[in-house]
Amino acid sequence: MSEYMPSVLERELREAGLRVTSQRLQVFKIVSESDAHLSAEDIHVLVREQDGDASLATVYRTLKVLREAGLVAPHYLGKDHEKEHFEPSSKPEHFHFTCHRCGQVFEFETELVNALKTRLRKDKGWVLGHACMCLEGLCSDCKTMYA
Amino acid sequence: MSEYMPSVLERELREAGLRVTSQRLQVFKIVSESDAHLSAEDIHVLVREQDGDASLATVYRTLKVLREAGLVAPHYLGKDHEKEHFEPSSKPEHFHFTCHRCGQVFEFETELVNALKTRLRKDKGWVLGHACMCLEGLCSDCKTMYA
DNA sequence: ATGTGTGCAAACGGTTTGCACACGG
DNA sequence: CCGTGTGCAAACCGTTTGCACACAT
Repeated sequence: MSEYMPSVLERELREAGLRVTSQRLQVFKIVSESDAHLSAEDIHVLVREQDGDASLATVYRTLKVLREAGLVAPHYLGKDHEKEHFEPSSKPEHFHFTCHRCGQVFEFETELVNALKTRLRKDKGWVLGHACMCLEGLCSDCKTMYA
Repeated sequence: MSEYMPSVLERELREAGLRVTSQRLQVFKIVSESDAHLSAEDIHVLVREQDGDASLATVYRTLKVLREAGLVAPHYLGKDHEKEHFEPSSKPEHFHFTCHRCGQVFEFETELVNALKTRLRKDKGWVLGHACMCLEGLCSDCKTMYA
């Protein structure tokens, strides 16, 4: 559960040159400890449940600052690209698959995206940065229930 | 330019079971004839420039209906996933690369996404549907200007 | 003490919707 | 004529921002 001691997160914030506030610590802690893909709203709800006092605006401001410091990373899931979802950026590169039916989000890794980047660099001369890839469909459980 | 006669588009709408109105024809024509990646706003502007009378709300409603009929397809570009951009769905599967610096959008095709889908189907048992992939970075022109 | 973070509420941009009217079939 | 499409304005949702106050350094 609490593999991240407050002091560890606190140090990470300090090292990133950020001021440490209870709100920032709590938002960072929630994102760091969660296995889910939390939206700003989700985080705000969790903050309140844990008796925190960060407003929704502060959650957004904190996420912006943490993102710029490279501590958390936003992702888009499935076809629904309306909201951003956050994960600690310490996670290795991975992508997301969303099941249409049960809504579950699965993570997977692949080297094919890097292969694609390499090829495009050679063929087109582009410098490739961030790659966003979201897949959707039916997970194995839902597939059988549908058939 | 006008490789799509009004009557062809009209027939496509009819075959999709849609009522034909001047607004629908014009929106469909604009998306079909454009090589760009038009947002709803872009389309609305073009409608007015061509003396059409579709309101922005109607553009949105029309895009929804055309999408459901499988006549146009929405895409997300670059990291900016806030807006949808539309293309005729008759175009073969392709993906987009956006240059950070000049903002230009480049299209490319690749079989690697299908390879990935096949692998995930085998490894995870998922049924893969639509794949969204947007790349970003520097195009070859901007790369050299930066260096 | 100074400058940065915060809460609140209002603004924002892209999109959707309720309503009364217009028009396609 | 009936049912669906339309314009308008208001609502919506996720996100940002202006302001006065609170707090970290």
